[in-house]
Amino acid sequence: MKLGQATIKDIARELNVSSSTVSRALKDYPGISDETKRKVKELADKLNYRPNAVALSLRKSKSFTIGVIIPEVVHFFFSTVISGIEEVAFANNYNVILCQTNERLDREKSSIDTMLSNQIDGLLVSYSKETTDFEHFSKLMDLEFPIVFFDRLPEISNAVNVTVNDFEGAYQAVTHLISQGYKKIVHLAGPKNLAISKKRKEGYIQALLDGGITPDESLIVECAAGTEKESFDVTIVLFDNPENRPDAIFAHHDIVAAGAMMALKSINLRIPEDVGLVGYSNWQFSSMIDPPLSTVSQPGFKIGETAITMLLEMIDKKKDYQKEPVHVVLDTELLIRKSSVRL
Amino acid sequence: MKLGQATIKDIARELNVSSSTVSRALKDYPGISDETKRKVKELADKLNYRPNAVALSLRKSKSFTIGVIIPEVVHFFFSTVISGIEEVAFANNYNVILCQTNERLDREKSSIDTMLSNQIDGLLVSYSKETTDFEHFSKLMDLEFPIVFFDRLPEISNAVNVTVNDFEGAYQAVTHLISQGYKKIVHLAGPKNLAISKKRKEGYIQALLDGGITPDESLIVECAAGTEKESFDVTIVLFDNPENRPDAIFAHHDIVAAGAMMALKSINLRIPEDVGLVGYSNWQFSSMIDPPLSTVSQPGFKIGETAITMLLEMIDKKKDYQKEPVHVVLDTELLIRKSSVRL
DNA sequence: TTGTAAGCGTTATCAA
DNA sequence: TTGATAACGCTTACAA
Repeated sequence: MKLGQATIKDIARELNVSSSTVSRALKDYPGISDETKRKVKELADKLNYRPNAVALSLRKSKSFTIGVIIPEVVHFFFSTVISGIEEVAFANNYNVILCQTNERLDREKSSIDTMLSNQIDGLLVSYSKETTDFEHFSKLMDLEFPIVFFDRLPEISNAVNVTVNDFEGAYQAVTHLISQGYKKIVHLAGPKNLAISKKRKEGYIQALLDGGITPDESLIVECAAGTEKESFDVTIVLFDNPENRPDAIFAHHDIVAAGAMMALKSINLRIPEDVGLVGYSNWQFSSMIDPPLSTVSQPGFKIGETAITMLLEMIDKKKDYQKEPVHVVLDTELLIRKSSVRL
Repeated sequence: MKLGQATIKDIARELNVSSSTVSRALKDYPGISDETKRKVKELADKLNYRPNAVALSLRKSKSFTIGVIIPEVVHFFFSTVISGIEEVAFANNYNVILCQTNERLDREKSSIDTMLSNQIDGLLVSYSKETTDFEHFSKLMDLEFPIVFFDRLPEISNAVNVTVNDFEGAYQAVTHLISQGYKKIVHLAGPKNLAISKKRKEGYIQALLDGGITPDESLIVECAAGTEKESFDVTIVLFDNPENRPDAIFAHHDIVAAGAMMALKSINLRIPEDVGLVGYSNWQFSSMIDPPLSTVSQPGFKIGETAITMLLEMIDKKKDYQKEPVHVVLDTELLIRKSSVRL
């Protein structure tokens, strides 16, 4: 920094009073003469005095800063969550330090380390795909450091979580496909170690069972990378043999669905006539592609808002969620568009 | 914070040495016996010592934190830029504080204020649509506070800027439309006060002139909000009269183009046969819609990387760009897809 | 090779 | 009503 920011001392010197007097005057402490208050405030204004948050942070052991750990910013869903976080943070005078892990565990760990040394007051986490051991989080939680997990559920018993109802979202999506007469429904699943993937898969299976269809393991294919290309290739293989082809796909997110859509088009299968398709997450493009993609929408903004609101309560000690652990589950919404409607 | 983090003092006390010795040992200063170093480091490890960045920041007047001001996180382009920023910041051990303005000037100002009181070392800015007066920035620059502007060019003479070549991007897009035989080309323009909007409009006009077409003001319509709905409505009006209809659209970004596409479809105009369409920014959905949208791709990640790299150089005093102001202009790339090819 | 002390900007405590 | 002092955690002259 340069800026030669004016400090309390500068004001004190100029006014021939002590820094404590200035400090008090600035915050309208009782026991300071109106005259002094006026002079101090005037000069502060004139010098464009701005309290040094770093000094305050050191003094008070509180930084008004929270850290956010996120896999990738360039994900429509996550950017929505960040947006929700940012709004509430701003409204409560908190700063947000952002770190993206690019789905890497080492980066997750080192980001947490720098954030901690920057004395963040709490942490909002959606952990990386590589994370299977949660000790770096649970260690902190044992020391009562406030953490709220969102979207991705950690395997930590007393964790505070905000997620969407992935089971229900998947269940509704697949039930909808069944109601449209699709019978052989593929699930392009997410990485095994993510709880969200498991939940969606369970929802898929339960919907099949409830719809009188026997689940078939060979119709569940993991698309771990989550790229268009990956699901394109997977889809081509699945639909290669014209005999006994699947007639629908439930993809674990919209990018995966988009890859599948391209693959289907490339082998001249019509959507939704020949194959029904439902994605997940309601990416921005989903309503714009052709045919518009049915999808399960997640309330990203609200997830962000909810997570940080709970975190701030923990920081302010209003609630001790870790003692009575809470798992907030927000509802998804099935958006039925053309890609899955053939009746 | 809680965490009861171990401090240098704790280590010193336990080892019966002074804190300065511990401090020196930790950083391998010369003149500390190997024996002491070993003991100190061992204990530091054991206590899981983590330097307090806040104390350091206060002591050194340097926070290793940079602020990022951005209109909206939920913009594919901006999230790409953030990603680039984040990468370089992480590699250089800098933290990133993020503030989104939601295109509001008051929020821009107050965000800068809190960031400054948090002693950020520099600022990366893409200012809001409401910003027409740049004094809150130039004041800081006069005090030699490092700022790099990206994407949106401020009206400040000695500003350091990183943008893309919007004139050229627009010029190429429109020239391409002309080469495809389109003659009556609409421009759905951006907000007037943004330099990027002006540049794109100028590129559009120059391309027309160079293509032997006389620009027609009535074919330039401002879509300030940039929403699908807005451009949908505008497009309907423009193409309402079957006689002497326009035959192409150059939109100032892809969302606007997508709205126009829907409008054209809704009145049964075929793309690209009847109407050619080119957007701007290469949003993630652009290649997935039908027909795939031709667009001008901006190197968002690279913009972020470049901007922060320059900022770090300014902070480290390696370069004083403000003395020899620099405007880095990165090249766009015209992505020709189906929506604009009819030959 | 190590220790002492001052200082970064602020506030809380105690004293005047 | 105000001031002096110590402290938050760390670094760095200067002294020993």
